[in-house]
Parts: sequence; C-alpha cells; structure tokens
Amino acid sequence: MSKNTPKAIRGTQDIFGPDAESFAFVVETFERVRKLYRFRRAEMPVFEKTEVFSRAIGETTDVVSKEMYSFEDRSETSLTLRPEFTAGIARAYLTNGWQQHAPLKLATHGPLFRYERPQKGRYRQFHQIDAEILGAGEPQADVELLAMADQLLKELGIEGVTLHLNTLGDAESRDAWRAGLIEYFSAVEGELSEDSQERLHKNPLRILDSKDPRDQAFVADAPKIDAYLSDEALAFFESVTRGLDAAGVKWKRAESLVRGLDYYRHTAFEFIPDEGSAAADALGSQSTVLGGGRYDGLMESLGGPSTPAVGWAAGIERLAMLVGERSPEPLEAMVLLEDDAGLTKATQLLSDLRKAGFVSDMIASGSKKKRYDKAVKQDPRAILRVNESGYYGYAGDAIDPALSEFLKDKV
RNA sequence: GCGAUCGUAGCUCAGUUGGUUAGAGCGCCGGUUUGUGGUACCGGAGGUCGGGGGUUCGAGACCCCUCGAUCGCCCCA
Repeated sequence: MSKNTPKAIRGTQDIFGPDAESFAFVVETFERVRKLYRFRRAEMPVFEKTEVFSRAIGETTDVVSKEMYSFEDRSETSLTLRPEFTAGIARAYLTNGWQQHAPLKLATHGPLFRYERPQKGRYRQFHQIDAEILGAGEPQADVELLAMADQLLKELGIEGVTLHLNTLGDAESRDAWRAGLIEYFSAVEGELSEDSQERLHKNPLRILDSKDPRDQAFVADAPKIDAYLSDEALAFFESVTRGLDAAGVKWKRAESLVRGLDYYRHTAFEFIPDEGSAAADALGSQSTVLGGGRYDGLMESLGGPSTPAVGWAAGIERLAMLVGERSPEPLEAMVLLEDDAGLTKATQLLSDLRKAGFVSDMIASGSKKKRYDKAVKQDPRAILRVNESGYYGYAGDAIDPALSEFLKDKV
C-alpha cells in the first residue's frame, strides 16, 4: 500500500467476503421476520439536530457526554450522527404526525456512530436492526416485540443466547429504588471499586452489573426493585411474563439488569449468550446481542404528548459473528472460452443463461491453458466449453436438469 | 480516557546471540507437462521490513517517540 493512500477511519470497517455474506443474511432474515409480524419499514436520516439525542437519551449518559459525533453545519447548527435509532424515530413520530397510525409497529436498520475505542464486536460505525412499537402502553406490546426478537434469533440459527428480563417499574418505583440503592451503597462506599464509587454519584443502578469482585460482594444483598414496585408496575410485569410464557418465549429474571439510558421504564431486557457457550466465546467481552425496553417518558422529553412505546435494537455485526459462514449461491454454469475467436458467442451464451435465471459467470482471459483451472476453482456445477465456432459441450456431473434442457438446442 | 499485545510481499507467516544482494507458502502473470481436466515443474512481477529519531563498524532484529491494528477496562448493540 502506498503511503499516499488515505487510511480508513478508526473503528470503521470494510466488510467483504464471508463476513459480508453473514451481514446480508442477518438483514435479509430480519426483513422477512418483521414482515411476518407486520412491522412497517421506515427510513430515518442518519443525522439529526444534536438536541434530539441529548434531550432524549440524557445529558449525563456516556453516549451523550462523550461518544457522539457532533459537528456544526454551514449554518452553525449543531448536528450529530445518530448514536442510536430510538431518539430519531421518536422525533419522526412527533414531527410527521404518526400518532394517526398508533399503535405503530416500525422496523428499520442502518449505520449508527459512537466515538468509542474499537474492540471485538464494537465499532465507531456499526449497524443495527431495530424494532419499535409506538403509542402502545399495554404489556402485550412488550410480548409481541420480544416474541419477534426471539423468533428472529431462532431463524438466524443462533443458539446459546437467553432472554434476560427485568422491570425498572414506573417512574416512582424506579426513583424509590434508586434512592434505596444510593443509601445502601453509600454505607460501604469506601469498599467499592473506584469505578463504582464514581457510579454511586452518576448512575447508581450501574453498580449492579459491575464486573469487579469487590462490588459483587455487596450487589448480592443490594435492595431489589421488587420491594419498590407499585401494584400497577408489578401487575404490568406479571402480564408481560405471562404473555411470554404463552408465546413460548423462554426468559430468565435478571434482577440486576439495568439499561444505560435514562428513558427506560418498566420492561428492560437483553439477549445474552450463556456462559461458556460458543456464542459467548465468539463475542469476546461484548455480552449483549439484542437489547431494549419500554420508554414511556421519551416522547415528552422531546416536547411531545405522553406516548408509551417499547423497542429493541440488535448489533448486526454481533449477530453476524454468531450465524456462522453462509454458503454462497451455487454457481450453476461457468462459461469457458477456449478460443478468443468465440468471444461474441460466449458473451451471448452468458447473457442467455442469466436471462433464463441461471447463476453463471465466464472465464475468458489470461493464459488459455490455465482457464480451465480457474473455472474449476470456482466450483461450478457445469463448465460450458466455447471455442471459435461457439458452444459445443459441457463438463460436470451434478448439472441442473433445467440447465441441461436449456443447453439442448445450443450446440 | 486507561491497560496489554502486535506491525516483514496482495494474504498467512519465517527471519536463529544484531553480520553479505530480506525468504517461504498461497494468490497473481507467463511457460512446459497433462489433455474431460482443480496435476506437476520452471520462470516473472510485487517489500523504502508502519513512520521518525537514536545506539553500533553494521539494525528487520536493541532503545525512545509516533502512527496503526488487535484484545481487555469503562460503556454499550
């Protein structure tokens, strides 16, 4: 590589080969499943006014305070490359009057941007698939959304991943729990890890999923959300779990599961690889493959009317790491030009093949004596030989009967 | 932002305690062989050893700086 060639931006990737096939498989499967569940497709801009994210996600979150790609455009408006889908979707819902379609089931996918240190399963430009149900406050919406996620993972052939489920309760429950946690951890502040001492003031819920053993000793006996749940919040959660059971979605209660962003209420969930599974191994230290929850307060933070909603997002790259290699479309016919004088006829044949729907390609360059080797290396089901007078025969035994029919009158 | 490991052909890597013109396999290009066939052999193109400084008679190897990559922490999908 010349030193003159510009390098790709850190944390961006050029996806090609087997990885690109896996990526496409994830997206195709998502598209198929979302149609099955009647989620409607939507496309949103990749950038928004910065306040869309700062107000929706929360100023103090890591995403907003240090991970956004923000810049001023020529009219000096602060813009930001979207670090997640939900805020932009909420903005679109409000500015386009999509309330008229409520409850609205939406699906989308595309690139997101976060200024983070890249590592396995984690990039600065990454890609997610996303599903949301907007304007639906009933627990059945949560069930529907999770059932779809569960089926998607199954259809992707991903195993060893479990739905971890929790409730953060309604706003009052959550606040009371938070206060209880602060009180509990403050008493032992000096014995917590440095990170958790910091968390105690910034985001006490986060202490619960600390990986530091010094914290874990205290986490076990920390106050549980259940003790603070209002009757309504408890009933809501029970209704969600009953629905999941009815829909055949396996789940596991995760009392210390919290989500990083401020807007979550009630249901919170993550699909996480089981410890020791092949999936956990493939993902390195990135655990969550799909995550989301209910965000009833979000629309108001953007100046809209109170609008209940649930959603999830999943990292396409992370899913792609779990689906294994996708075998490419079999090459049905390789046209082999043995004499350059037959090029026109070979080109015609190739064109006819493709119009008839046969996956086909042609070898017509380089040393004539090596063309056959090149053709064989691509593992075609049939090699169609063309000399100066045109097509005259094929080689290959696993040939498609339809192709053999097609070739009958070509000689 | 912090930490660890690593940067030698297009790719995967060798390069022995620092010592002549820096190597292999694969891939690519050409040739010979074979001739319903992914064979074998021969040859060719392609490297300022990530970049800069230093130590030394001599650095791909050692030291410093820098850039980049990978993995982990934080956080997250």
